[in-house]
Amino acid sequence: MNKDKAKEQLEEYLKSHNYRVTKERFEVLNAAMNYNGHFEADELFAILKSKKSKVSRATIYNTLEVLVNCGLIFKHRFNDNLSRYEKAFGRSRHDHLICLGCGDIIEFVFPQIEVIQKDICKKQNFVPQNSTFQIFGYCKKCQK
Amino acid sequence: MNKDKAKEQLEEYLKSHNYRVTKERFEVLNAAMNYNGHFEADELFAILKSKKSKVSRATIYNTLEVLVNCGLIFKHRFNDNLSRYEKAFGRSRHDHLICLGCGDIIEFVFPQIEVIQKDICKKQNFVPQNSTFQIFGYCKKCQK
DNA sequence: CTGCCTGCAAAACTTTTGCAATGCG
DNA sequence: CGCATTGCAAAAGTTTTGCAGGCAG
Repeated sequence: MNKDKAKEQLEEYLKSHNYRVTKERFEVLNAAMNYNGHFEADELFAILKSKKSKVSRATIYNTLEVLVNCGLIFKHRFNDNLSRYEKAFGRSRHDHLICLGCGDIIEFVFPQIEVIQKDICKKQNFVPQNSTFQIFGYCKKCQK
Repeated sequence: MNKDKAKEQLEEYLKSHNYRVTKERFEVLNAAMNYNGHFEADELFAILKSKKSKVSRATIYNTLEVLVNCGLIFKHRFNDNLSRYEKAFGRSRHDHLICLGCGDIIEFVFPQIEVIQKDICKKQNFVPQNSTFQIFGYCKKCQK
């Protein structure tokens, strides 16, 4: 089952970095893996709280960073003043259309983007870690 | 002269939208046009203040939004918790490499990106307003 | 003159930090 | 047991907002 593999991956990552394996970290992982779509830190906090979890905001932020670092979730900064996250486990590269009307985030896959990236980085002698292509505009529903 | 054309463009934009033409807006425009590279809102505020300008933070934010809307500056959200701006006037499309080591922002031009964008938007029936391709990684200096 | 725009200060919001308590290794 | 991690609350930092006064049209 996917969720178990994610758990395994986190545990391995923690151990190999001499970080402690705590139940809080798995609670955050679970909430993140169960979330369908893009979520904010405070959203996870609310969800966990509603499930009577005692995980604090500080731990959420701490753990989200860990999860980003071990590749289990992506972190995005779109147009506004907060970070959005999404499950990365088992997903391949994709990018986003962001609707300025309704705020919807639409994903797309376009393999050529990675080719371009390699090309650019080679030219600039730049070692890429990750990248994002964001297109802002209006989705089908929001065009007048 | 370029600066006069930018001024003209702003004035026209303001009038056509029934916004008022104020000296504060031109002070912000000037500071933005004189800035070489990427700047933050508070940086402009400091610069203006050091020049004995009385423009307030509120007006800076207000005006930066106006300038973005009339195409005189670009607004970017990179990895961190603030907005960065840069002159757009007289510049063509370019994208950014952001160094995770030293924070440098390196620009690059890659015309094919716009072709891809058109392709994607057509497929998704999405009307693009603007877009950004950001590559995070390590620049020449910051590779070990 | 009308009401948009400004400056100031406070508020709002996300994220980070300090500290004592907890519990992993 | 030692110390990384946690919860809580406060702090930090950017951006927004409310309000009284000022100035563009």
